Amino acid sequence: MTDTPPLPDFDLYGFTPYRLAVAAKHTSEQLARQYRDRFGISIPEWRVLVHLAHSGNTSVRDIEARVAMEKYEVSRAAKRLREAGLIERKENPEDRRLIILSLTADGQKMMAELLPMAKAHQAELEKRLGDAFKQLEAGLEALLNASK
Amino acid sequence: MTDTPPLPDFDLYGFTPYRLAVAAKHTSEQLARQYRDRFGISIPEWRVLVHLAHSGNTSVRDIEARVAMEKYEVSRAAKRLREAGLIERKENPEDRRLIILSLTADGQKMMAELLPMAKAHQAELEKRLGDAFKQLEAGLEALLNASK
DNA sequence: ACAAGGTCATTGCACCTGCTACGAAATTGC
DNA sequence: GCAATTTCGTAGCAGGTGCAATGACCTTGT
Repeated sequence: MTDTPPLPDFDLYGFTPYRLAVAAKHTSEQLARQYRDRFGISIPEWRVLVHLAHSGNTSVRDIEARVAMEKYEVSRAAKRLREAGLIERKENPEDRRLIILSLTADGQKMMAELLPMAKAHQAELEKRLGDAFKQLEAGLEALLNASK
Repeated sequence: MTDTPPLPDFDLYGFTPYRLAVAAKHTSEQLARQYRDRFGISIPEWRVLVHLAHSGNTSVRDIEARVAMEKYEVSRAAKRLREAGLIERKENPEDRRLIILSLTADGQKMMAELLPMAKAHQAELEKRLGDAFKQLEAGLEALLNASK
């Protein structure tokens, strides 16, 4: 071994961004796999669908601002969803740059299955974590507010 | 509008996997951008480097098991790092399937700059969140242990 | 009225990822 | 001892992602 400068001690397992990434991956993985296998839906697509289910007609810009996605992500997710017949687009006559996205009847039907799955997943998470869930949410609340 | 089945109420902003994903993205983004711009290092590469800085010589398999990455991710990150001259590989004479990865002198030098950046980032996060940081960590601890 | 600048959505490009299959090496079971 | 199985790392492929540039449209200022 040649002589090397000593490195500062650093433990990846104690590094909050790493922990958050692992936690995020783990909590979404199981559910994401379910709706991928059953419906062929990815996470960006799922987010767009949820937003449409919740808020009705909206533009790409609107989704981008509210769902922590870049606009090109929204655009491409919307394209795939359109090709799958789950959403449709209309022009906005008042501003022809904007596009109005909305669920089709098929999309509505699918969401009627997907949303209960997500609710069950959330409930299971809360149950499994017990008191720690409240702490987690309090911490996340502070972190997410601090960004804004 | 045609008649559509009513959808269950579901708020994406209250969905824990979503909140974790946003929090993870946000906390790593700033730091990741720093070491990407300055050193051309991606997050998977960073994880491999940290593990090597901390644990010395290890195999792909070893990193995979400890750093929440798939083995092909490790393999490709290692390939890029090798091409950049930051790590090197030797054969393990006792098991020639295994590969021993270690930092080169250049890699050590780079980590001597990177690790303090990460520590500062962590410290800043803790300071900014105050008490909520402890709650966040308690929640994450429970969540990460629950998976295992 | 119209040029300059801003906003909205999409796309081309290069790169990255996820999956699966593969070859090389070790281990197991007979 | 040697086939069958398992483990380790890599690579091909299809598709996803991040960034910057583009085109269509609207707004503002003069």
